[in-house]
Amino acid sequence: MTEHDKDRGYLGRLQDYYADNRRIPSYARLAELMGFASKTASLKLLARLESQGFIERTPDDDAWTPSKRFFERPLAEASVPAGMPTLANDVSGEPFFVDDYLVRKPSRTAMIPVRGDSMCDAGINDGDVAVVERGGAATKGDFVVAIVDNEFTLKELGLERGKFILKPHNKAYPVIRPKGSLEIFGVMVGLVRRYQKH
Amino acid sequence: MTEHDKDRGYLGRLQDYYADNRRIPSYARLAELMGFASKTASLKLLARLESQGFIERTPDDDAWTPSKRFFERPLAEASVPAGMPTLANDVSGEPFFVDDYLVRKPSRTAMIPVRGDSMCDAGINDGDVAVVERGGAATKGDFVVAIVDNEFTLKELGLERGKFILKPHNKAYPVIRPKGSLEIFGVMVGLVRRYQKH
DNA sequence: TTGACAAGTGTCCGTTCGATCACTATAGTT
DNA sequence: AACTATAGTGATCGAACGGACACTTGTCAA
Repeated sequence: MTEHDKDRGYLGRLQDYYADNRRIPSYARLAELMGFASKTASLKLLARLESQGFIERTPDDDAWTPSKRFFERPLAEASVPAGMPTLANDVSGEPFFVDDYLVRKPSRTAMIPVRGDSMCDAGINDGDVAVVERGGAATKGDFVVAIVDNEFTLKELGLERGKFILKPHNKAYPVIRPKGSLEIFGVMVGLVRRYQKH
Repeated sequence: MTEHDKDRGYLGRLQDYYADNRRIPSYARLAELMGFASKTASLKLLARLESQGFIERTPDDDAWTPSKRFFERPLAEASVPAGMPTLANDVSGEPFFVDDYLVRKPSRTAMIPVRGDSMCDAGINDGDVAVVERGGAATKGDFVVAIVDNEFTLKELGLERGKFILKPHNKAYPVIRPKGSLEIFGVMVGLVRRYQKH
């Protein structure tokens, strides 16, 4: 509750260590880092940091892992010129790994370039890259990558009289009503676009 | 050297585990994950993955940590070969790193959430995340994040009678003609969108 | 058929880890 | 001054860990 000032210093050193090793150290090494003579001091420090929301346990309860607050930066964010509007102060300082943001099941995720403008009304342009997760259940309303005539097609999955259809998001294109079964490669879970070519 | 196919499967499961736990598991837990009956199998598997460049040791040599290749995603080839559109996750040509694809200068790159629909005709929707590079020179035609009335605004940078203007990509919005100087935060170099919420 | 190599098993050992306990030192309250 | 809460010490213990070794199994090329 007191949030001792000392803990701020400890947290700083822990953040530095994490930046290098991407890992919360063991109690012994943490004591070494902080200058503690006893591992118990490390134990209690981490318990304090947890109650303050800086770290948390792994889902498997095997180890410590940083939580959102761990990546907060002190308000002086990157020498902001006066009159600066509220930057994305909600996310400020947190390292933003795009990959992590988009990919939840790495082993089932594929990147598929988008060609054509059949989905441009949904904000999906030619040249974009779709993040597609395979194996999941696709439901009505999802954007899916289907296999039609041996080609990938990105469309919205719709339902019409109990049958699946593929709806483009561009009035110039027709709705696709597969005759037989519809083979769905995966569900679109994200999108990546690059503006200035390298 | 052989790069057994099995290792691909193992790697996939390890990647999934890492996505959840942000941690390479211990040998025992890894064996449990993979179905090994012996820790030594885990040991050798990680050694193989290291030699293939997927993981490496921590600077302190305390633990395993993923290296760059660990985050490469399969990229489907633009032209899908006839027959079955292969998983493409095998030897799908070039590896695809999401972060590398979007971020060229990490220290000068910020991720800014997009609000509103003033750019929806350019395929930029509410809730998207803009990848913005600061410090670069902005030229006519670029999408820029400008500061107007102490707020971030994402617009196309235009020129009109020698003065900069900000053009929305939505007919419902007016062109912005700054009276004084125009403060530009950065140039939009990419876009990230997520479809299914966590 | 044989031989070589690599994946995987089973077992062992010294070390480190996390957790717990009793104790000390320091600062703030009343 | 006495009380109290808390950062930090020091020692102990069982469990888990990493690392090593000999062994078995399967695959592929000579």
